[in-house]
Amino acid sequence: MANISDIIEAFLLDNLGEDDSLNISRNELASYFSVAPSQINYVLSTRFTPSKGYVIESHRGGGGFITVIKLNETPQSILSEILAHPISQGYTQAVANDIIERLVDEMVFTESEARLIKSAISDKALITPTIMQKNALRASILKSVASEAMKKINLGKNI
Amino acid sequence: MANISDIIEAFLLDNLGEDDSLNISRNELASYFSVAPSQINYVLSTRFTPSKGYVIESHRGGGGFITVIKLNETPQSILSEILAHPISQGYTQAVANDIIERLVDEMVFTESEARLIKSAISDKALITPTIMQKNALRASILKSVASEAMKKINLGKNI
DNA sequence: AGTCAAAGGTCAAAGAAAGTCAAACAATTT
DNA sequence: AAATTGTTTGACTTTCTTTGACCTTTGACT
Repeated sequence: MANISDIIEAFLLDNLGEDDSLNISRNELASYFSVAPSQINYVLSTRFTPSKGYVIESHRGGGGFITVIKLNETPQSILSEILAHPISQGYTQAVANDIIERLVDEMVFTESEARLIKSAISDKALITPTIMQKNALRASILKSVASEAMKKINLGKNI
Repeated sequence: MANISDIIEAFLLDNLGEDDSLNISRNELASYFSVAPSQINYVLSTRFTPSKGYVIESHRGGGGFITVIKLNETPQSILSEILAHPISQGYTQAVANDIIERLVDEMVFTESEARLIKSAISDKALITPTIMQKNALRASILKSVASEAMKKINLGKNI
C-alpha cells in the first residue's frame, strides 16, 4: 500500500470542500508531490471515475485547472442509473463493484450484503465464454437487484 | 483559475444594465485591465457568442464603441431555435453544450439532466467517422430532445 | 472631396496549461 | 516462473490565452 497515487488520492479526498468539489492546478499538484504531471491524470482516471461517483472537468491554456466533483447521490439516483443502463452495454466487474460500493456508502446495502453481491457477479461466478456476455449478465443481475432494492425503499416511504 | 479573460468576462457580466445590455469603449476597457485591445475581442468572441445567447455590435471611428447584448430568451424561443436549425448544418460539441447551458438557465433542464445530455452528444459518444456526421447527429438528437421538452412545457400550460 | 486621426478588427505567433499514450518498472496472481 | 495487472515517467499533442503588428472603417476638419 501507500504508493504515491494513493497518497495523492487521499490528499484530493481530504481537500474536497463543503460542496464536495475541488479546484486544482495539475502542475502545482504534481510539483507538490514531485511526480510527473501526467500522474495526476492517472490518479484521476483510476480513482475519480464516474462509476465511483465523480466527475472531472478541466481547462487547458493559461490559468488552466482541473475540477473534481463528487456527485451528490441518493439511493434512488444510483438505482435509477442502474435501471436505465442498457443491458447490452454491460458492466465490467470493476465498474459493477464501484457501483455496489456507492450503494454501501448510501446505506442501501451492508458490507456483507455487498460482499455477497460482488461474489455473485464476479467474472469467476459468471461462467459464460466471453467477457461481453459476462458484462451483459452482470448488468442484468444488477438491474434485478436494484429493482428489488428500489421496492424496499419505496415501501419504507408508505409507513 | 482567474486568468485575465475570465476576469474581464465577469466584469462585463457585472455591468450589464437593467436591459441586459452594455456599451463600452474597447480601448478604455483594455487599458483599465492593462491588456492588449485585441484581448477584448478575444473575450467577446469566446464568451459572448450567439450560441451563449449574446449579440455584439460595434462602431469604429471617432466615438466608437462596442455593445454587448444578452438576448432575453424563453424556453420556447431556445427550443424553437433548435427545432428550426437544419440538421445538415449540424452543431459542434461546444455550441451544443452552450445551448444546453442556456436551457439550464431557463430551467428547462436540471444540471444533472444537462450532464446526461451533454455526455450523450459528446464527440466521444457519437461513434461516426467524420466530424460533420457527429455534428449532424448532434443536431438531430438535440432536436428530438427539444421536441420532447417542448411537449412537456405545453402540457404544463393546460392544467 | 481629401486627409487624417481615432476607433475597432484580424490574424498569426508565442506562451501556458492540460491530455494522451506507450514504454519501463513494480506488484500480484496463477 | 510466467502472466497479468497496476504504477510511474516522459515525449509528444491539443487546447486555450495573451500579445503585437498590421488592416479597415468612420467622423471631423480642412
